[in-house]
Amino acid sequence: MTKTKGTSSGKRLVIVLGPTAVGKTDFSIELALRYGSPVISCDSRQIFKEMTIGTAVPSASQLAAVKHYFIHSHSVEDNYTAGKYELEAVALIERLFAQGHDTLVMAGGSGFYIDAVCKGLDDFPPADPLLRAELSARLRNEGVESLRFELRRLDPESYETIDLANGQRVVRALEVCLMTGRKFSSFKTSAVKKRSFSIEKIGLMRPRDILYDRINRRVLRMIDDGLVEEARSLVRYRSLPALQTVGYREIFSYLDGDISLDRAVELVQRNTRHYAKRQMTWWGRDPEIEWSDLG
RNA sequence: GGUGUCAUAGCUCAGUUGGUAGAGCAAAGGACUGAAAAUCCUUGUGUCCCUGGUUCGAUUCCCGGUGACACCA
Repeated sequence: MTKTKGTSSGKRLVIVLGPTAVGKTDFSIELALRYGSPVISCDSRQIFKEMTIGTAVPSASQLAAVKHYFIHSHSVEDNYTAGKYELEAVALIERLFAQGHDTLVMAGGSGFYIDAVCKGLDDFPPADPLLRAELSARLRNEGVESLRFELRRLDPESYETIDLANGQRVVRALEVCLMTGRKFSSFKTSAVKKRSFSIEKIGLMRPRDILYDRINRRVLRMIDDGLVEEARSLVRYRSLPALQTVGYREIFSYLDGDISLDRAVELVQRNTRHYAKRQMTWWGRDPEIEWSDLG
């Protein structure tokens, strides 16, 4: 916790990150109490007020102990994105620093969102819902090949650099080209935005088998806490991006009668493990993280 | 107790007309610029249950053993 990135303001953002179920919530609350800071959540799903059990938001008493931001602050109908988060989170952080805080605690597991705060996203235009829907339909009906072919014509640079097997990536690149008349690749500078505060990253980790055991048990607890009912109440939103979420999709399949509840639970556990693994990969090469093994 | 079937990757199983083996799942590794709890890519050596026999060579065929299952007593 000694590393800082060159600013002279003396303001410091401490980010607690780590895979799902590792214990970020408890750790960050303790840290926040120590610094007299609120907790700025950086979690792409806990941000939605309609989702509680399946996203493992902090408990009522935890929320009462420390002020939290970006927990239950938006609706699944808002079409929230990493870009909006960057804007809102950075604005909030600057406001809190201006109010006198010297150290602020951020905590969460959404690596892309954390990077958006730390480095900033390039000035790509956000998606146009209609165009997105149209291209997604083409992806479904015609397959990636057709979209790839069009991308090669409109933006050869992106065609060379993005993952052409990844339908979502091809759709996004094409969407930007069509919306703006400019190449998707022309927006990408990969420049790191200068922030007015220094940043420290604390990575929480545990041995793989222990983490997986925590995940498995937490999923069981979610079921006991009423995950099925929560999912049932959200069925009408199931096609929204916010509901493309581990813990909900599998329960929707159960509610559809496609799989048994036991099977759904197994799948939630497995998919959560996969998610944790992806998070570890995301942070694996970040040299700024100071890792702490919670055992 | 008798008869039969089976025993191969962490799991479920395929296969080798005898030349030491491969699928699915699990698992592992990786990518990621407004869907990111999303999306995508890559990765398969294991005493082929054990002992003995036949054979140049046995996981494969044969004898015996052990275990599981089924049926008959």
